[in-house]
Amino acid sequence: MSAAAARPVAERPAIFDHPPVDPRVEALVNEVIGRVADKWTMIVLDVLAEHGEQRFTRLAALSGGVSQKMLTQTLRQMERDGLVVRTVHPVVPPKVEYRLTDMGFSLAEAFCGVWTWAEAHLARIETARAAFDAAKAG
Amino acid sequence: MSAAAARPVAERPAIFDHPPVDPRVEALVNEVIGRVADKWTMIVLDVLAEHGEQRFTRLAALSGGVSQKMLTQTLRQMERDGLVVRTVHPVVPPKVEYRLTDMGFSLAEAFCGVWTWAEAHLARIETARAAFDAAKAG
DNA sequence: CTGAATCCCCTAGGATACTG
DNA sequence: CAGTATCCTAGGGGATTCAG
Repeated sequence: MSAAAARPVAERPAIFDHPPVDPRVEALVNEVIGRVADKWTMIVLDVLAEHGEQRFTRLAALSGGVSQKMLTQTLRQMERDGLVVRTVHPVVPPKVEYRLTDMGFSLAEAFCGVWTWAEAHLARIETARAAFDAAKAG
Repeated sequence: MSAAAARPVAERPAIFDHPPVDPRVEALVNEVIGRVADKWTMIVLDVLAEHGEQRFTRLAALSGGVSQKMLTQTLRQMERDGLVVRTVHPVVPPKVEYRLTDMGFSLAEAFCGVWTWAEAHLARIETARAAFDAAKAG
């Protein structure tokens, strides 16, 4: 896994402390992962990748149970990170549309594997959980 | 993106409410994504995929700044979901080792694309943020 | 319609201390 | 060494209201 470069801790005594990596890079990777790997970002990414440019309300409907607060928040972050473009049409009532940038699309592609994995392994996860819980109880 | 099957909202009026999908599947996919896409799960997955079976303390050191509480929690969830195997060696002092299952490995592979993406786009994200913040301020 | 702002609850998650 | 248990706080995130 190529991300090793970001946390190349390599060989060190098993001390329980923070790693020796450039704290700069470390922090940034963590931040990016923490941001980008969040549930709503993934879903918005997926929706926009599949359905193309969408306006706010429609995006909310397509995203299954997101609150408007979280959707706004997520979209702002994604806009700031250069993942989506926000287009305001100066009409009344207001019309605002969101679409993925090239970078956004590339991230959506990167996440594609995770989506397919989740679909493919839902059943096995449920089984594993049941087994684990049973073993724990019995 | 194949996850469409899980949230096939298709064509519906732009009403802001919960989608028409099987709430069962919907909830499960969201749960799995929410669990599996979390930061520490991704990191532990990455570390175990790269360094192979590791014991608790070493795993903590390799994971860069995780608290032992979060690490324990993450490992328990992953064990329950069948992503890792926990092996207790009956010696003193205690020795417990964790390794990925086949399913764990497959998930690690699925996340590989996201890691490489994050690495490759760190600089562009920083630039985008700076630009966004500048525009907002100016 | 889009979204900012406010209120508020609740849990994620850190620090610390204690066991086997 | 590998946890579990406890305490505690910042912030995630829902509901509601207001504005352009």
